[in-house]
Amino acid sequence: MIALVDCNNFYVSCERVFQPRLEGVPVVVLSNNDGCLISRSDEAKALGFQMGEPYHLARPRLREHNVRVFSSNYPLYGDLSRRVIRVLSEFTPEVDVYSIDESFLNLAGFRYHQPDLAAYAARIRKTVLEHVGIPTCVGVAPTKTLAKMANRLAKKQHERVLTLGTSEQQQAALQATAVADVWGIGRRYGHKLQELGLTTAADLAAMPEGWVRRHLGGVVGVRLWQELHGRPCLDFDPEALEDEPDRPSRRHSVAHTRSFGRPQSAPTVLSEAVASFVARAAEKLRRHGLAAHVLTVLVGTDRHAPTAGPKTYTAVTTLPTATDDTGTLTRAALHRLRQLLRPGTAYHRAGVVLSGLEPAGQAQLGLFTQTPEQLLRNQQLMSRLDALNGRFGKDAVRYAAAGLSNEQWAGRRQLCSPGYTTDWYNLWNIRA
DNA sequence: TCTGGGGTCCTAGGACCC
DNA sequence: TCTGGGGTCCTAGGACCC
Repeated sequence: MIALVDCNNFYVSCERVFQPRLEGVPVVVLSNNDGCLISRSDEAKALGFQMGEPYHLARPRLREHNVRVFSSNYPLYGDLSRRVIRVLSEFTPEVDVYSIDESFLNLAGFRYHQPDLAAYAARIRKTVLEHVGIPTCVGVAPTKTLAKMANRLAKKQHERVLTLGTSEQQQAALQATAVADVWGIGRRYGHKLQELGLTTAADLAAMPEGWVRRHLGGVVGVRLWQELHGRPCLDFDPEALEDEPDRPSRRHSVAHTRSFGRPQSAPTVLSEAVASFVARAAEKLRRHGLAAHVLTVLVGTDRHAPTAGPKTYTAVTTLPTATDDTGTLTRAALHRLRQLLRPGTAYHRAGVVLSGLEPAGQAQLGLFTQTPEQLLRNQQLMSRLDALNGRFGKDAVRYAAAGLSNEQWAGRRQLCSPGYTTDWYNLWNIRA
C-alpha cells in the first residue's frame, strides 16, 4: 500500500507557521513576479479567489475583503518542506518526494495489517502537524493514482485521512470521483472524456484497454487505467536516506527561468540576466551532486500577445564533458544567447535548462579539455563560492558576467515575508 | 502597466549518419 | 510493379502535474 501525504494550502500554511495571527483569516500567496495567485487559504477560496488568477485583476477584491497577500518566499517553503519530509521518513524507509508539498510513502510492510493502516495514517498526519505545524491530508491505496484519489476524498472527511484497502472501497471512490478529477486527466482529456459520455472515474475504469489506448494518448492512458484497477504502473522512486546523503538525485533536468520586471531588448542586459540564471541553475546542480552534459538557453517574447508565431526560442549546446562549473556553463550559455537574440525584439523572459545529467565526479574527462588539476581547482572554487553565498546571501560573490545589479530585469516581489528559518544573516540585520 | 516556475513524458519532422 | 531500416540530434509543441 502507498500513502500520499499532501500539505494543505502549503505556501499559506508556511506563512501561518511564523505568523499565527494569519490563522482564520483569508490569505493568498502570489507567484514569482507577483503575477498570479498560487496558494489560497480556505477562507480565500470561500471568497471565490481562483487558483492562477492574475493578481492585477484580483487586487481590488483582495483589498475589499482585507485579504493578506504575500509574495512567494521559496527559501522558507523549501525549508519547511524538508522538515516535513524528515518527519515522514520516520514512518517508512521509502519516501518518494513528488513535489514541494506532496510525498508518497511506501507502506508495503502493512499489507497484512489493513485495520492498522488508517490509524497509522492518522498518526502521520498528527506528527507532521505537531512537529512542523503544517496541516496535511493522507490518502492510502494500492497505487499512486488511487492514493491521489483517496487523498482528494480525504479533504472532505473530518479526520482528513482515507484508506482504500478493499476493492469495494476502491470502487466506491471511483464512483465518487469525476473523471476530470482523476490524476493525469487534465483540461483537454477531461472535456474529451465527457463528450464521449464518461462522467466518473468508474466509467473510465470500465472501458476496455484498447479504447483507453486509442483515446487517452497511448501508453500514458493505459498506465493510468491500470493504476485505477489497482495495478501499479508508476515507478516508486525513493529519496536518498539521511545516512546516504551523497547519493545523486535521479532528476533529469534542472532549470532556472524568470520573467523580467519589464521587457528587455539590450543584449548586455539579457546577457547579465542569463549569466545570473546560469549561476542559480549551477548551484542547484551542485546541491544535488550532479553535472550537466547539455545546456539549453531560452528567451521568450510576450506569452499573452495575440500575434502568431513562436513565443519561446531555444538553443541547445552539448558540452564536451558534463560539468557543474558556473564559469564553463556561463561561457556556453552566453555564446548561444548571442546567436539567439534578434535585434529590436522585446523579450519578456529568459532561462537556462540543464539536462543530460550525471553524478558529478563521475563525468568522463575530455581529451582536449581540462586537466585533472584544473578540474580540482574549479571544484574548490565552486565550493568556496557556494559556502560564501550560503553564509552571506545569494550573489554575495558572483561572476562579473552577471553584472553588478539586477534592477534592470528583476521581477517584482514586494510583499515577501522574511526568511525565518534560512536567512540568519539578514534576519539578524532586520532585528538589529 | 499588469497573467509564474519547475518538472515529467511523448510525438513529429527535418537533417544527418551508417 | 517493385525504391530499407535503424539510429542520433535539434527544434517545437502538446499534455499533464504541483
